[in-house]
Amino acid sequence: MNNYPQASRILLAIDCIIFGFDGKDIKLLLIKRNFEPEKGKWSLMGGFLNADEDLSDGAARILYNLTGLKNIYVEQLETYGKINRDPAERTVSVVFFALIQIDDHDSEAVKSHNASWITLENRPALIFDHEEMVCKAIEHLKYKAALHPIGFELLPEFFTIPQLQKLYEAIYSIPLDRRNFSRKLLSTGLLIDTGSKNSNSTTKKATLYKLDEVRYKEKFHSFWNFMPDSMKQS
Amino acid sequence: MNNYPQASRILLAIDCIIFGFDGKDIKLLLIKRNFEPEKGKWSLMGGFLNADEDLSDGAARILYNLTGLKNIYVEQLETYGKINRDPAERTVSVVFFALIQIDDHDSEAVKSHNASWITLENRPALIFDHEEMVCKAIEHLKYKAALHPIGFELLPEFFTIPQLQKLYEAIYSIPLDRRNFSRKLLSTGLLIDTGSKNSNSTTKKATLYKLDEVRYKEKFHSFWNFMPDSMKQS
DNA sequence: ATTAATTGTGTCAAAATAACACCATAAACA
DNA sequence: TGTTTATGGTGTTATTTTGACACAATTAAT
Repeated sequence: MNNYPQASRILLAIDCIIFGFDGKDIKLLLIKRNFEPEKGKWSLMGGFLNADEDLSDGAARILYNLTGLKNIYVEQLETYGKINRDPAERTVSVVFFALIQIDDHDSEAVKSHNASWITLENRPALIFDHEEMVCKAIEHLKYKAALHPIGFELLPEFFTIPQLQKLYEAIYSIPLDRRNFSRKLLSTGLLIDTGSKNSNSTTKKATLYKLDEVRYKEKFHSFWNFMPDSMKQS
Repeated sequence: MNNYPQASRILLAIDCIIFGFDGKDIKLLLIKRNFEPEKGKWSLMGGFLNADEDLSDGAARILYNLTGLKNIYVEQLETYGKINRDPAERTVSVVFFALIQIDDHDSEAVKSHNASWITLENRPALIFDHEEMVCKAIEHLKYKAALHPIGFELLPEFFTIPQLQKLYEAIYSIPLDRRNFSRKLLSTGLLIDTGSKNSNSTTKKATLYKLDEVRYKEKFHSFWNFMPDSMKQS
């Protein structure tokens, strides 16, 4: 039965990096641990992989427990395997990257896990190698959002172009030209004009768009150029 | 000592997808297993992670054992965790992606592992989920090579522009325009004209270039546009 | 009605791209 | 030795894309 007797079995963890956007800042959902080890310190939401569970199911379970959401945007990012990354016992952690619409989450579940939405600038020190994971994830967000239309995953179903622009400005911490941004986004053919207007604006009301789901799926894997080229000169 | 008593420990494997280029085709280094389980079948080169070994060190060890090479281009790709992917025992596998200069490898080591270089078209059925891993890796090669200068990792130290073009044509299975390709690659500023010419040409000898290592490192993470835009319209 | 803030759209010059044609070089061979 | 053949190297041009920029329209508050 045991074909691999000499190989060592290792604890396998899953950690989730969860991004949201509140209309102004990109935020991370972090938990203040009320359990040992490292109780009282901040960390990513995580857990151990169950023996009867696929990796992606494990990630979905952990994300569901914290946010109450299913079918959210999830990617597997990278697996961290330094020997002493967890001082208690050797643990290899598979990191997942999730984008959610910040208003959709179950705030009761978040509260019960002692979790908070925290802006990237204000994020506290994190346990283990979680800071490294977060840095990689931020880089990944910047990279991927420049080439693929993942930004929509952070916005509500109906959104305006100025909202979309504020999102990209938050991701890259740069101002963008309204006119060029609008031209570029509209030219992707991904936006459907719903005909209605934003109601909660104090001045001119902006057009509400929604994502063209069919084209989104068709074209997700083709590259784009959402950012000005100047962003890309390392 | 044991802080996580109820969590299950799992076998952790490493599998390596090794690409090479022989001047004409992209090839994979695959092994015909002369050991159990699945003896006689083809698979990726792999092994188990040692208890005292970082993930990246494990990958480097496995790659060194097979090719005799160190300091080759390696990326961690993805971790595969389906429950029954290995029928003998649950095993989670971290896949690494390596690009090597095909003439540099230690052919004795390759022979002793019963390994062969096989073109993508001629690749045999593979054990477990290795075919899925290979498909993902081919996609990753296409994706990454269009945006970052990783193609050089598959070429010898000195190379000509026609060689480089044949490499890209092999990766994407499309013909490219010589003039546009040359202009685009030269405009990156990554190529240093060595002044000498290719000797093993039957007709006009091509200029030998080498990579500008300094600029390569500086600019590796900025995006490029190595492929014509037509390639990118999904 | 005027002001202030924000949205939507047009113009234009510069740069990048794709399609295309010509000349140069070197080996093979008559 | 000069012609042929295969390949390498570079220039031109029209089209498209980009980035920088200016002006008009809408809405609420005053």
